[in-house]
Amino acid sequence: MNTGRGAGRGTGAGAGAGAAPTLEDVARAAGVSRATVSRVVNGVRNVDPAIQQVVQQAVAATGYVPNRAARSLVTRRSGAVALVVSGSGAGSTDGDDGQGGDDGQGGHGGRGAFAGRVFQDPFFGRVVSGVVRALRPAGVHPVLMFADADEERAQVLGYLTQGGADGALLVGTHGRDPLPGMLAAAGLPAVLFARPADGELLDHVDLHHRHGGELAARHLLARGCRRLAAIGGPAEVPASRERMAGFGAAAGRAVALAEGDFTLDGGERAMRLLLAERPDLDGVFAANDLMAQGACLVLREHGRRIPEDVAVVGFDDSSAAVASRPRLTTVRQPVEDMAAEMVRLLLHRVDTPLRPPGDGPVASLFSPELVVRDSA
Amino acid sequence: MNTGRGAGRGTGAGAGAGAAPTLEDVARAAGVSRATVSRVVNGVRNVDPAIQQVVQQAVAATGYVPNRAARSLVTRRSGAVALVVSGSGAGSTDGDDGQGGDDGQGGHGGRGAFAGRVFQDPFFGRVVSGVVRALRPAGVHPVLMFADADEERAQVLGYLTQGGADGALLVGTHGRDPLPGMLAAAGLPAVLFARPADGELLDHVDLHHRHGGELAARHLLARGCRRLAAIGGPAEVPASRERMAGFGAAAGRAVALAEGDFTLDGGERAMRLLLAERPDLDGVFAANDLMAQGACLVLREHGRRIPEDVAVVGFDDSSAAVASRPRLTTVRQPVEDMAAEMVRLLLHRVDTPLRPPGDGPVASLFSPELVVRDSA
DNA sequence: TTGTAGGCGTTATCAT
DNA sequence: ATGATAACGCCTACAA
Repeated sequence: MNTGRGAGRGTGAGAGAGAAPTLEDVARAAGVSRATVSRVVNGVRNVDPAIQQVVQQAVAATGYVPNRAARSLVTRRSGAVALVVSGSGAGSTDGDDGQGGDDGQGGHGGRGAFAGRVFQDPFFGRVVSGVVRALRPAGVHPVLMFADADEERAQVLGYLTQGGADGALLVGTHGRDPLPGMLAAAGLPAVLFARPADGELLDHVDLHHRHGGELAARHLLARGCRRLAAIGGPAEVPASRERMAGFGAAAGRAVALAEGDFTLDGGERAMRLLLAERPDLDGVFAANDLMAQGACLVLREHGRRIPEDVAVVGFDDSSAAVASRPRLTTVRQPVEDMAAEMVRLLLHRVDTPLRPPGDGPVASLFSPELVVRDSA
Repeated sequence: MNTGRGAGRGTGAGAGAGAAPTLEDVARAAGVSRATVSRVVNGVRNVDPAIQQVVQQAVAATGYVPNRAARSLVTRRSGAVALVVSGSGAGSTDGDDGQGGDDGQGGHGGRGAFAGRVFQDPFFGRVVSGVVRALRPAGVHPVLMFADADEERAQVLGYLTQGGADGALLVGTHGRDPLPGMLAAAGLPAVLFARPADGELLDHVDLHHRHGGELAARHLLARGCRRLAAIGGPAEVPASRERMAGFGAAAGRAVALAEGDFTLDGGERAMRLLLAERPDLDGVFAANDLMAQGACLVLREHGRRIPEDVAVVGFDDSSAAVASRPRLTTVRQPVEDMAAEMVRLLLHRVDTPLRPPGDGPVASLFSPELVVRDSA
């Protein structure tokens, strides 16, 4: 009966020496066939409880753990998904913060600065956290990838094609990011944290940004502000444009505008401009918290009290909102929930490929919420 | 000759329909054997240049990409490493920040708060960035894992044992984290970002923390500070203790001490205590930037000018150092370089298992550097 | 309910 | 230099 191979290491004890036990070893130890062991290990029904016991003991005794590669080879599932942080240099959906291109930041070379920036973004931290948590119950793990250059995008595609991951979670894509389209074209499962570009059929989650802007405007109006200003993000980021549009519409009056770049420094610069243009302003809305924080610094520098003289509202409810003094009133984006939803959509799509004519992609829209703290 | 399977999809074009082409398909298209195709794909020598051409064309024509699982099965390499963020709840090597347990932070449930905190830690962002960059040229990808509970630690072990990753990069471990020991005991390749607990034989990288503390003290002394205070991290974090020890030794005088928890709020609390105890202090050292930032907020609140009345020095040179006003003078930790070194060590260890009696683990020690900005 | 047997796509060891 | 031919460890019809 012995195949001859592997002289039967009767070790047991589970610890780390020598070759790892295989299904075959367990089967021999339990006196059953590989198929039965496999069934037990994978929790398939139709297994005699008694045999089940025996097998489980054998598994424990041999210290058996299934080989992931072998399993993947036949199931065609890797049990991993790519968590892709995308966006070429500037302008992610929301994320591109990074505290300015200061001295001493991000290593000596400046290469890979993108990765450094995005990972210091409080917004992105929330995404990762939400993704990891949602993935855990499914036993799936995230593989981190950056994609801010053509070569890297190709790498992501290749990785998925090779079966390194079953699908991709895309975050930080700006309007013109080619990656979503590439994935869609290749028929690879992917979910976006943002609205896809027109014509791209992709599952995605998104926030009702416009409504968020409205919330900010109404709050400022309600507390008596009448001379409003707003600091937007990069023009090519749709999310930012919508926030500003909502703000402008709900303000119902002239709003002084300045464009920032989602960084603290950018917020400072924009605030200086606005202050020069309209020294009597009494309410400011920034398209993200980091810029709002920058605005606060400049306002204080100019002797304005917050919120007494000027009220400030941020966006995201990132860690910057509570690190800033005063703590920021801000429009909260339920990032963790959105991330969890991305995971749900992706895992579903992995099992149920999208077949273009007939069924379309699914979208999940979330609502922002005003969080009132001290700045407004 | 045809095995019968897969009626020969002569598609070409590379795009995404149907079953993925295999070595077999390429071999048939090129009129050679699988073995030859494999050799070409893997860049092995001993291949006739002419044949090489033909095969490469066939690869391009069929859109072939190697199947990762199949390859892993035989090579016993996954091409992935686990990037494990470890530490049970409080106190990572350096990282545990998180801006205080404020309202609205980290989702609704509070579960998974650890992941949320650590990922908003500017220190950790630099680690990830460095790791990803160093991994890229090797074609290896990082799988993100958190391990702040027994179950999760077991999961990490299991993942490696199953061959999901070839080794582990451990960051954020505090002195009593059991994970490093578990990995060492199981003979799994692992590298720590920190000094291992006594008796644990593990490759690691670390900073000369004590020297960092000395740099801070000398700088304060040099600029004329004489009434010094210091804010340490959690007592169980060795790195923090060493920083404080170095500071104390180089100060050569009494230093008022307070313990923080590496968070902004913790820094604020500690600073209040110190101010009450020693209102005339003129120099403060904090064991990380976030606490230094908190200290600055409180000092200003109490009317102290920085650095004129009180000089402040932080540690890490994280993004908090430049987000703070004034910008922090701080002790820089070359995190990206250290991360790259971790990768180097791990990749080496994967190819060259540690055999206890005879050769020992390798350690790589880095030097801190003072970065002078505006706070001191 | 359990066992048998074939195949997933690669790499690697042999001859040739 | 190239081509057969075993493994690698697992899942899954299919048969019993």
